[in-house]
Amino acid sequence: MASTIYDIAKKAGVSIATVSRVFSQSNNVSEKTRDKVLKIAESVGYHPQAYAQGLASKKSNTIMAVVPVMSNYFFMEILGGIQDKLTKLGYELTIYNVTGTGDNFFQQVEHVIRRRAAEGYLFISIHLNPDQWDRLHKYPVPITLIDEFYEGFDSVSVDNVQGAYKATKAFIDSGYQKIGMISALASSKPIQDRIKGYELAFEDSDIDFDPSLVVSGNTDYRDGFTEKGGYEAMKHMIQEHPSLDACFCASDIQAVGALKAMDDLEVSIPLIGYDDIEISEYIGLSTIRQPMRDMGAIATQTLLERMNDDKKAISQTLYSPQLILRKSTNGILNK
Amino acid sequence: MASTIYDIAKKAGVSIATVSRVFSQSNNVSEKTRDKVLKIAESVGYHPQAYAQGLASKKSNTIMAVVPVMSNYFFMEILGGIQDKLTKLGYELTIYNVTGTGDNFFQQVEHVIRRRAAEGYLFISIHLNPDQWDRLHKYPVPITLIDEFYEGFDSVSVDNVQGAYKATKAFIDSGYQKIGMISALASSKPIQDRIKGYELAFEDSDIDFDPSLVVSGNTDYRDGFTEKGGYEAMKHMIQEHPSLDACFCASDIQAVGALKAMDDLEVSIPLIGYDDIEISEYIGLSTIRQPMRDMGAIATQTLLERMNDDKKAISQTLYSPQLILRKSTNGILNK
DNA sequence: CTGAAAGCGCTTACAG
DNA sequence: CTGAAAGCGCTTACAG
Repeated sequence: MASTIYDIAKKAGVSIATVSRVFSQSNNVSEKTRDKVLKIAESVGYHPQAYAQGLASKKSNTIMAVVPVMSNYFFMEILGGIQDKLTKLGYELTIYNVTGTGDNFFQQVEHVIRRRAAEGYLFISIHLNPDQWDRLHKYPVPITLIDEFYEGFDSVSVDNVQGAYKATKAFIDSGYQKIGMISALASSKPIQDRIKGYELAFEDSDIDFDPSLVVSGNTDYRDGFTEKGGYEAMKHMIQEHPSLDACFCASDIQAVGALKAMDDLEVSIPLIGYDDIEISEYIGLSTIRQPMRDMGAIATQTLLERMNDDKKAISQTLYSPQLILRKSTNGILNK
Repeated sequence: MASTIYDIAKKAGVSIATVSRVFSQSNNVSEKTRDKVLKIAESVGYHPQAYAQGLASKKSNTIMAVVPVMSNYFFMEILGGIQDKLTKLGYELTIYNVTGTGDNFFQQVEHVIRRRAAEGYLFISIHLNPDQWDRLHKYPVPITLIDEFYEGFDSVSVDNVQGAYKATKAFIDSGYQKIGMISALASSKPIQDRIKGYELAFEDSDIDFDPSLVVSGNTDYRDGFTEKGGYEAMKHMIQEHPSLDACFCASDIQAVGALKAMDDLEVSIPLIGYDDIEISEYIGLSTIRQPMRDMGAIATQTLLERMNDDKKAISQTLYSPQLILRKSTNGILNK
């Protein structure tokens, strides 16, 4: 049923090499021959098969984004930035969702780059330990990290310590003392950094750090970066610390849950989220902005340059996140 | 640098067939041989190459989701459902983002299935005209449609006419008359159906239909299914129709924008959205629920069955959407 | 349980 | 501009 290059060649009375050339945009084909081949190909719905092309040419024209969980606003925005860039450059994007946990997680990551299904890889929020990174280093495959960095890899990330610091310090500078933090999975690297920044702000201000003010909800699903996780955490926090007077939240999506918890419990304290996802502007959520689309675009650019020159100097781009003030901190921080 | 099956075979002192069998989970290999091969493969980081396997076996173990735009909450949820199902079954998911517009859009769709990079395809919100569907029908490729249906294709969709009808009728039954609708790109099929349901509710209640009450914001980006689109539409609507007393919104994400517009203009009328994305519960948005994750899972199931039996009867699953009442219609519709 | 060999559908020097 | 031929790295009857 499905026709091959041989069928087209026979019908057109040319060699398979010629048919191949027509489809590979080679200009070493006469106008006349090209038209004939194209017409026949069109009539039978022929198009070169991806796998055969990939094997023979050793090029797939594909770059692969490797992400730990699907359906996450942060990834969605980054993927949007990647897609915009890639489309312009004629590359195809494949998205690989690593579903494993623990050791299996790394095995999946390693597996996917070994299979050589793409010419280059964008790792989004893939956090590994040094042994694992070193091991990945052995593979002669272009990889650019997003939201992570490690010696020897190109990367594009945001300073999480600084982001959390800015949010917390803003509260402190406005006179707040009892500032909670809604956290998520403790082993998550961005969380560790954000907790570090949060702590640092207290240290710099000579305020004692109270670990019981860092709380998270259930972390089983999406590492706790969910509305529900924020809701649970805020509820818990208010019950344990009725005198809480401000709160920093590890993600905007958790902040959405936290806002509802406050509403349900009829308390109202200033809140700062993290990410600046699109809805934040509309619900008036103050937040620490990460330039997600830009990060996707820059990382893509970096990867393509690496693919063209494997001895280019390693580039590590580190963004400074920005504090955006809106209604959720109104009348307090805004002036 | 990268080793092949030949290298492994030579080092292990076996034939390439044996190495291949070790990796294809065939059990026709002695324990001893398998261990030896695996050890050597591990030491050099060998893994069969996807393209060579795909070509030789004519199987890619991959299914492809074809989506029109990246970064859309509706797709994200559906993809989540697909991913959950697929992971259990050992298939890989590739996501293809159709970026073209107009004729080019269909060409991209056709192109992607011709390349045979996957064993089966899930088309999410891919809306074509009859000629185009018929043309796609010629290809001997398993395809399941999500959020669309067409004669001869397996599909999983939701009754958009009914959804819009339910929302509008609920308003009418509560005594509202001047009910606006926030729409999006007029040529979008779900929008056409939702407008139809909206109209139908008026007809059934013998109320005159006022087309000027159907408004949309800018539709350039994501067909207008954006916070901004909803914001603009609501602002416009309130200005043109100060006596508006309720509003149905074509998506929750637009409703988020609409809520802000109401807030900015200091008006407050009941609002019903569409989709029931995760945040809706937390911001108290009444909505028409589409079972997005379920749709993804069921469609995946359907596709896999089709892949195993190409003469199975066509299945067209049509969900009835459900009205969910929350704070945005409080005290009015809730009892 | 194992190997030799043909084949999957392309690309790409090489020669003309 | 075009063709013959080798090769890409696997899988899979077939035979033993």
